[in-house]
Amino acid sequence: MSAFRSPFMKEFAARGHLHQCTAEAELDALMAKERIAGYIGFDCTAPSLHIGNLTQIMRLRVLQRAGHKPIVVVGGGTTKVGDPSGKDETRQLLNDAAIEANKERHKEIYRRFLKFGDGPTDAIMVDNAEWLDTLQYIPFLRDVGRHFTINRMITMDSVKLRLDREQPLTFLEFNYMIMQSYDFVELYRRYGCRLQMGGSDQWGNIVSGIDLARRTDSAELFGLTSPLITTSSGAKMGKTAAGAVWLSADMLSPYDYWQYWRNVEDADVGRFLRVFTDLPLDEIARLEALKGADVNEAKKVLANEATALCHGRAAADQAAETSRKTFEGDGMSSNLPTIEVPQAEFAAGISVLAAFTRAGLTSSNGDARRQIAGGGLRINDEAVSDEKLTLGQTQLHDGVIKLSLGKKKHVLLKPV
RNA sequence: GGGGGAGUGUCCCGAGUGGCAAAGGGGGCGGACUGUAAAUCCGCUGGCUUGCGCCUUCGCAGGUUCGAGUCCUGCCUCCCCCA
Repeated sequence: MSAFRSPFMKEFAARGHLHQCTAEAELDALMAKERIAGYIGFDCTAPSLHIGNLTQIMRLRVLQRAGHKPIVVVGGGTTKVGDPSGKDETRQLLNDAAIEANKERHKEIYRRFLKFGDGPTDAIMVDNAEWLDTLQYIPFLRDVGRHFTINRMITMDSVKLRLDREQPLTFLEFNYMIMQSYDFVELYRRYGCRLQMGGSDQWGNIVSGIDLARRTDSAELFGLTSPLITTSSGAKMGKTAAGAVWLSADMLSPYDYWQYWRNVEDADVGRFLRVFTDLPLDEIARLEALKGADVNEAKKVLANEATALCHGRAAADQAAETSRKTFEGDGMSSNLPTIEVPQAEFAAGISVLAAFTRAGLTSSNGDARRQIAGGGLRINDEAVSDEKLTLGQTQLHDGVIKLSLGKKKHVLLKPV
């Protein structure tokens, strides 16, 4: 296992990214000898990417750091088909305009994590719509479709899952595997790309592409999958009360992003440091060895580093400072998430119920009432006991009112 | 084409066969305990008002009934068996 020669494979494995690999020894030898291009595909199903996608991006970072060339494939074409892998039912299809809009937002995110350009190890970004959109049905079936047998396809996990569960799998989705296989071949032809990486649920699709390339181009391509990252309590990671942990600041503030990492379970710190930061492995080993309350130090490092990668060092420092003041200090930080209320409306008086709901801390007035009954709401750090309370001038401190749900969620209400 | 079964609180699973805002889990949120952790214990988990009030929910649309998730009819979707 540890006998890898190439810097890439060594680090990839050491950081816990390695799950399955085709022709492991050959790939290792190839990467030790020469620079190769490797890709990961991302579909454009959401307006932002989340930390599940980030695990993949971090793998491309490892690739780039080891002196190879990362290719980000944005799935402008494949998103129109919809990947059935790992999903037990059909996803809602997006229209072209939504896909296009998502794609543009994603591009901005990739640029934060990878260095793009024309240099030998600079990353490049390509859209598979470039070749998929213009495919001709009959020629494609004859050139590519002939290499796929139904017998084989229905044994693939992504297909079998649906069939076993007796859930419908449309012909459209059934074709996703073929699209992705074709992508790999096309990338090999265009960029000499030899490696495809992906999550463990992509194994079947990746292997299909390798087979296709061998048949059509007599090319030897390689595949590498990574384990699905879960929290130690078994949950798919990246879900919070508010939804996914997004990488776009307009969908999840840098402060909340920082807080997500700060609050991971003890058992996850080491693993997450290896995957989501670039810290040297011996430094991570030191942090991972911390016991008891000292683990909090490791969590802060994780939060700082992960946030700096995503939102920049300045934003990370500010989030850390805001957190310090909020949780460890006495003063109130003005950098907490803030909602603004028109002065006139504020002057007329806002009920506690409305204020918390407006701030997004509670989902309805009824919810706010229940939280008050349970002692969960605080204004300027004092528990709310009266649900009829009206907020006004008297609660203002430095021009804001601090609303809190539980110990961790704080929002400032600011009249403007 | 024929026969049988299923669709429940828009997070999920899942009881329910005329009185239900609807059992029970899981998840989530809050409280206690802690270290902004885990485990444990407690509370909450349709909306609007909280005065015992009103409204909206059990695939869709009608019907029977004082009253239906629960009965009847039609439709949609899925599954199984037969052809």
